[in-house]
Amino acid sequence: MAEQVIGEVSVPGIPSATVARLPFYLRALRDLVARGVTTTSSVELAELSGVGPAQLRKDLSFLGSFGTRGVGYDVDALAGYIAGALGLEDEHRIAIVGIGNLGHALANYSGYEQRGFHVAALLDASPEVVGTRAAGLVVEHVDALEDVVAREGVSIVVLATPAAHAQAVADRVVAAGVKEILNFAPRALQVPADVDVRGVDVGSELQILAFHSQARSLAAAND
Amino acid sequence: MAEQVIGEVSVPGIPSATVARLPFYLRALRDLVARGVTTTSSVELAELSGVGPAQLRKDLSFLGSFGTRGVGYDVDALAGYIAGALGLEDEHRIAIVGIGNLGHALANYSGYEQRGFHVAALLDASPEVVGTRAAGLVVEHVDALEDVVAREGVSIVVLATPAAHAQAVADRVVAAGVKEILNFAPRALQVPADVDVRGVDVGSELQILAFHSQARSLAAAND
DNA sequence: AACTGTGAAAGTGTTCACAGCC
DNA sequence: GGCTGTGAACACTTTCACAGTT
Repeated sequence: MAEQVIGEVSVPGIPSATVARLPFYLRALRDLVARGVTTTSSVELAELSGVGPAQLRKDLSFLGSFGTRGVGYDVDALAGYIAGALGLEDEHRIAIVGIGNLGHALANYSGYEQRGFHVAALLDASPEVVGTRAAGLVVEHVDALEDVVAREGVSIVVLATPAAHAQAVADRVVAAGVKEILNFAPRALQVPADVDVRGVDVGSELQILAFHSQARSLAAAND
Repeated sequence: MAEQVIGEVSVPGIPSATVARLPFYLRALRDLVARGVTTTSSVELAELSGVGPAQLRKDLSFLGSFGTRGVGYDVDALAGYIAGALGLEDEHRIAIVGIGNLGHALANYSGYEQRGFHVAALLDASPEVVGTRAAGLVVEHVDALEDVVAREGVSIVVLATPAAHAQAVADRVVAAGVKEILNFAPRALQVPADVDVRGVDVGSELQILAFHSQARSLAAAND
């Protein structure tokens, strides 16, 4: 395990499984803050986050040492450390491409600002949608993607286009210099190795649940 | 590795990492079908699915042996085997709870039927929403949840309620006998061990991307 | 010659259990 | 006494490399 800075951003050497759980911890901590709780333990925080206490402690140990033995963690301070580790200090500017049903819902999702994100632009290819307003923004034409990315300083693009257009849009997004993509289109995107893509696919999630549902029935039948 | 049936549902002994990728393979195979391709290789299918060829072959080996050495895989047949393994043979009936922006988008998501799912009911707590129509269904009151689950034979519930209500709704969903939940509310749900929950949280995904974005900047600064 | 299927190796991730500190 | 932080054990996943088959 490489470098470790205390309190400030640490960075390399944080396992990606740990990174994927930090948002859960942060969410739980912010709930505790909202409820006025000032101190917590690995058992309580783990329960709220849906993981085991050992896992939580191990995860935090990759970021540094934030608790007090025999006592627990300061809720506010720990939330700050995790937010720092996630890079939520600086604001991240987002563009959403594809303002259909889902894009609309994503645009109106509240809680971006609170989490350090700012929706800076909405883009669509359809003349019927371009020019309409959503979430306080005027939808621009996707042809202007490169300009919009530069003008707004977009660092993350959310793709909510139809599957058929997703790859073509992704290519342009990458060409425009964006390195972080959140893809809602049901397609595996082909991108250079230095670009991060995270995919969210409702259909896939349902299919995984269907598998477990079936496994359950079969197990029951074998009695 | 335990039991293995060929072509028919196999079941236990399939690693969950493999199960989570089967939907990608199925998606890619259906694209190939649509394009009229009848035979494929592990290299091609892996590329379309966004994984490595060795991983694909290993994954398929848990389900059985479906290819021909020196030749490749029959696209149609393989799609059928995977669909069978995922339990998409029988139709899964879904209820969506929380018909706000996101619930609306989820209700209108096309492609449920094609993937073996049927949206059987929409539920909401708000009097303003109950009684309205969406996706060809009349929104019912969430108080009738238990009745609706029984009446419609719901096996999967999609939760798109505000975070504050998610746990209470989940408790009732579980009490009604549903074992599979897809949770879009930004909350870790507390459920019995025999209930499967999969969570999708846009905020968390963005935070993970933000982390990578920051890691990139820091790496660049260290030169 | 081409491409699958799979043991074995390497790599990651999780859990345990306890030493260390308050 | 209570709770964190962590090496060491264990479990799971991925990748490699090649034997087996058409």
